[in-house]
Parts: sequence; structure tokens; C-alpha cells
Amino acid sequence: MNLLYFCFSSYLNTMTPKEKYIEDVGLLYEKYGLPKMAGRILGYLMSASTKNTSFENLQEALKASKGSISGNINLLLRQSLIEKHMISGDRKSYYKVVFTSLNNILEAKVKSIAEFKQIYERGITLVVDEHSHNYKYLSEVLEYYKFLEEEMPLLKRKWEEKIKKNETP
Amino acid sequence: MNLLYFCFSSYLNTMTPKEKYIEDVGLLYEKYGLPKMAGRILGYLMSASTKNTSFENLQEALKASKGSISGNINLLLRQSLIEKHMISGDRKSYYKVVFTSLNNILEAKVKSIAEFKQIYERGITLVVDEHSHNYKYLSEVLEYYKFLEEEMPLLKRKWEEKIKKNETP
DNA sequence: CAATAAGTTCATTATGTAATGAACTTTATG
DNA sequence: CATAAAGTTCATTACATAATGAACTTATTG
Repeated sequence: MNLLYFCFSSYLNTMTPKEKYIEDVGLLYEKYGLPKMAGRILGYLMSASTKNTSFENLQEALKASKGSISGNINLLLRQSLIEKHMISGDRKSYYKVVFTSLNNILEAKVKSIAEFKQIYERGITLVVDEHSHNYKYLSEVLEYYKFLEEEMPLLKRKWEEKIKKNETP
Repeated sequence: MNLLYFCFSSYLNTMTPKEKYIEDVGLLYEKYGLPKMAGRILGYLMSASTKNTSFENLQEALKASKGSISGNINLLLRQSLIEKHMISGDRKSYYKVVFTSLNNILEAKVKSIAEFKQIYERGITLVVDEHSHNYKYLSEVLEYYKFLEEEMPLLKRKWEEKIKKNETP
């Protein structure tokens, strides 16, 4: 993208659908706790039409510093949201979104359920009066989280079975 | 809490279990997107042994400014996480955690599922080659979100039935 | 082995969000 | 109706987190 285009596009406030998409993915992931740049990287990788996306590609497309790209790539690698692959005879690193870990989504949910469940369990030990509003409140919420904790593995299994059916019809 | 206690407790790094609890609830909610102060208010309200908690109680317990308490109370009210109640002959406002909206938890989840689903739907329109890694990736994730979107209402119903049984045994 | 490419590290700067506190509005009371 | 209590608003300050960019490491190639 050259300077002329850049000036025009920002003046007229136009973006290609792809550029818009990248920014929106960035914002969505930011909303759910990742750095915006990490989200933008995911947006670029997800909407990429070329097979191989390098560090350099990302830097140019997202117009960000090496440091930021490097840091956020490694964050995404640690969270298994992307993976690195190499091409023989080429010293660059290439990245793509991870295909396998769909259950990551549910697993993250299960984790957060466990965290809240613990907080409610602790809370209940601090409320002395068993007839109080709070005691009843905390007990019920706790029940709900226990329910969710039981149900999540069932949901996971249900998904796995559905996949199996589709693969061997 | 007097100054002497404050100096001691911070110097020795001791906190009552309740104080520790309030801070931990604050951190947990901060992690999931609420301002820390809003989380601390929830922590205080949840672990309160007294029936009525006023604005003033909160301000004293959390050692925060009126402005911060006010802003965060109203945030929590808007999100239906707490509710206000009045006492006749008393011009103060009192607050408590909301008992009813357990399904808020699931509903928030359903909303976030819808947001991600939309992002994947948009992404798929940007990837031209139907045999590419990304096309397959986005299609599968999209399937998964559709599955979750279908399952959530079922889960909700299951919970409601479980509650009904417990109420009329 | 010098030169360069690829990526990392980290001190500095920038940005966004939250808390503060003083001034203000609203409501009640003697 | 003056006074005070209860809470809100908002400009300012503080804080936490992210991005930058230059110096650095590591690997590669002519």
C-alpha cells in the first residue's frame, strides 16, 4: 500500500473489506481480553488468501513495529491460537491459525466457570447467617456453577460425536 | 478501621479474610471485563453479613471516592448485577446482589458466541479458495459456534427443569 | 569470517481507562 | 426557607498496559 493510497483512504475514510475485517477482529478479541494487535494478527491470518504468511507480511499489512508483532505472535503461540511452520531453504518463519483446538473454546469456558465457582465457595464461608439473603444467593449461584461444570464435558462429548458422524457417513 | 490498624496491616501485609476476599473478587471481575472497583463492590455485597448495605458503607469499607463508588454502582445497576432498595424514613440508598438473574451468565455467553460467529461468517466471505487451509478452518469453527448456539438454550431449559424439581419435591 | 537477514529484548513513549475530589444538583428536614 | 444530607458530574490525575524503535542475538550465506 503506497502513501498516496494511504492518504486517500484515511481522508475518505475508506478501507478495503479485508482491512476493516482485520480491525474488527482486533476489537472483538480486545473486548475479550487479548491485546488488540494479537487480534489483528488473527484477523489477518484468518482472512489470508495466500498459503504462507510470514513475519514480514504481518508487519507490512498491519503497519506495526517488529517488537509488537514479535511479542504478540509469541503470545498467540503460547495460547495455541496460531502455529509456526517453516519452509525448507527459507529462513523465515510462517504462521497460521491453529486448526485442531476447537475445544480450547469450551476449555477456556470451563476454566472460567471453575474460577467463579471457587469465588462463590469462598464467599459462602464468610456469610454466617444461613437464613440471610446472601447465603441463599451464594448457594444458588454455586449450584448453578456446579451444574455448568457437570454439563460442559457432556457438551464437549456431544460435539465430538457429531464430528465423528460427519466424517464417516 | 483506624489509622493504627491500617498502618500495621499494610506493613505486615495482613488482611482480614473478608478484605482479601473483596480484593480477589475485584481482580476476578477485572479479568473478565468489569472495572476492579465494580468487582470490589460485588465482593463486599456478596460477603456482607448485614442485611442493608448503603452507599456510605461501601465508601468506608472500600476506602474509595464518592465518584468512583457512584459510577460503579450505576454500572452494576445497568447490568442488573445489583439492585437498589430503599427504607422508609431513611433517605439513603441500599444495595444488594441480584438474586434472580442467574441466566444472565448463560445469556452473556450466548451473546459472545453470536459475536464470534458473525466474525467467522464474515471471514469466510473474504477467503476465496474453497480448498485452502483457512476456508476449512473458518468453516469448521463456524460449525462449532452454530452447535454452541443451538445447545445453549437446551442447557438453559435443563437448568430450569432441575430447579423446578427441587422446588416441588 | 564479514555481511546480512530474521527475530527478540527492553527501556521509553503513548494510549486508554479508572479513581479522585471539588463543585454541583436534588431531596429532605427543622 | 435556610441548612444539610445524599448522591452525581466532570475535569484532572494516576495507573496499567501496549506500541515503538534501537540495540542486541542468532543463524545463514557468499
